[in-house]
Amino acid sequence: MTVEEADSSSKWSREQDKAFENALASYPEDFSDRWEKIAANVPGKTLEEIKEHYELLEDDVNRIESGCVPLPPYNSSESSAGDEGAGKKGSSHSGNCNSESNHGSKNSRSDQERRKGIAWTEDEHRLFLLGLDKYGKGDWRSISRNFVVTRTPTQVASHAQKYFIRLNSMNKDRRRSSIHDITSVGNGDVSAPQGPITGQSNGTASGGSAAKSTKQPPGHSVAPPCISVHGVPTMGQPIGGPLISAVGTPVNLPAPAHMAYGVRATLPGAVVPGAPVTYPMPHTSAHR
DNA sequence: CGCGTAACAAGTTCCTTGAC
DNA sequence: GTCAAGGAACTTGTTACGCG
Repeated sequence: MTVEEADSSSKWSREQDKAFENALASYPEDFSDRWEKIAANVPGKTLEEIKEHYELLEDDVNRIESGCVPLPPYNSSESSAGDEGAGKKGSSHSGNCNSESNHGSKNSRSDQERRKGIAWTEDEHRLFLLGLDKYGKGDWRSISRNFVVTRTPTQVASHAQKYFIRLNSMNKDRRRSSIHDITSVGNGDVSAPQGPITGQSNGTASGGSAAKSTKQPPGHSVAPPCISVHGVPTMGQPIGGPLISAVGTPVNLPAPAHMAYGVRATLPGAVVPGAPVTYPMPHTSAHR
């Protein structure tokens, strides 16, 4: 099946997509009545549509695993993080990461000051989500090996910890946007190439910027986010509809033509093209 | 040995206050 | 009314510890 099909049969709104992702994470594969539960959590979608959507997602994962979808040269030492990934804060880190190198060696913190964290890029986070869908919560090792190859299981676990905490506190009053807001790989908007999108650095990617657009130069205008980076437009899909799947997204991979998952679909109501998801709160207090 | 959780530290962002 | 500086708050990544 192709995305076109799914797409034509039913459009997935961003919210539905997100709900789908969340539900997916909430109900593991062995969960009885899993699909019913998920369907119940995704307004406007039938059980069949849900399953169909999942198949698309799974298909992507398989492609990734089978190597059909070349992963970014992350782990090859400095690749992402070191390269562009180090948007700013990560900058200093000697690129390569921790990935595994110095992990085992516990240099006393005094000895080598605490390593600065290397912000997760949106791509990494998406891969993480993919892995989460595939292996489920807990199998960080597999996720690390097969998806987020640039991160060690420990790092993945840590990231997951923050991620879930974030999810659980989703309704807090005012919070800043963060990479964890991306709950679906399909949210496409990878505005910032591979830079650390951790909400902090270049707010461009995350809602943050959106909220405080004032200080931030009209970021997107600069460079068509995805396009330049992923060559998205090519994704071979009629990016006409809302981004489709939760997972199959361009995760910065030269996705095969079939991967119709539009990276960033035309967001109807989207306020900020580059901002993935924003909680329902941003502007509130920020009167200024 | 691997996973989950908590604590710690660093960096970024937002808000408030003061001066011009 | 606008701009700048300072401080507080928040987010995130790493490390350490305990448990199965």
